[in-house]
Amino acid sequence: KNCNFVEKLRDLGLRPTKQRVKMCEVLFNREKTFHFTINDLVKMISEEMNEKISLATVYNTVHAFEKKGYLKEISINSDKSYFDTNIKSHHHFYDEKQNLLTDIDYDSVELKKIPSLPSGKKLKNIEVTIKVEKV
Amino acid sequence: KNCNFVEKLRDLGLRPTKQRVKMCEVLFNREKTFHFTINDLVKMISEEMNEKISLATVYNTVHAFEKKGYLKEISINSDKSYFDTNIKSHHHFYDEKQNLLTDIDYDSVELKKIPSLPSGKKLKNIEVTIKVEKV
DNA sequence: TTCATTGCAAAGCGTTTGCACAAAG
DNA sequence: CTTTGTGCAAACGCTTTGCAATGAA
Repeated sequence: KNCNFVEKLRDLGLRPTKQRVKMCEVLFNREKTFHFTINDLVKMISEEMNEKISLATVYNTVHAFEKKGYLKEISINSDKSYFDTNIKSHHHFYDEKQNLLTDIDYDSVELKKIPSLPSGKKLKNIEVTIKVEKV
Repeated sequence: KNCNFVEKLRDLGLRPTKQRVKMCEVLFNREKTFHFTINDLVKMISEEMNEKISLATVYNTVHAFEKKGYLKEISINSDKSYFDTNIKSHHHFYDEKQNLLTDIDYDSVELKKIPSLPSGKKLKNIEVTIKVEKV
């Protein structure tokens, strides 16, 4: 199972270091999509996996993964950056007070009408955020 | 015309100081909605209006205006906070590369289908971001 | 006089960077 | 041996805070 990650990393042109493999295990050995901050990741690796990893390395590698399309940054307003293992286009439920984000499948939302684009622009992607709060 | 702002500020329970009135003039004496950062505002007041104002005061007052519902923070990912004089619910075109945000009227977007909400939550608001890029 | 507000400088906090050392190929 | 990656500490940029001086009521 580590072997997969070693090859995966190589395919991306990244040397499969111990730290990167650990990061892959934490991030990609799961069924459900996963939302996290850099700090979450450092804690999970250093505390739960009892492995030493530096902040700088996690920043470097998360950005490398992002650039290669293995992770994507979540577009919400926050003092920190959040990343998502779900790299497909999708939407979100968002509870601002609880700072809780849940994925919505892309096809669960359909738009009936959108305005015409500004001239000289083409559509890239549509993101719907359904803001919710506790009843 | 300043007089309006003086009263408006008083209504909000805020003392109409010179700095706050200046801020109101810059922000609310305009037809179109206005997107800005704290720094934009400091620059506009100190350079264009040639009036001295401190960063701390602008932070304080923008947050006071926000709390009172006179401004709202824009929900985009950025290293800085953006604020909006358009306090109505509305949507956005967003060009990430150019960091350019344009308002879309709330009624210009219609949704045909949305998923059922997570249990224990009620709908607060839906925000659609149409990401665009240069052709 | 009393209390809110201003403005400076310092502190905070997430993120980035420079660089010496270590590891991979 | 060459190249890439790691990790520390310092630097950075935006934001917040503490506090003495100022201004409003």
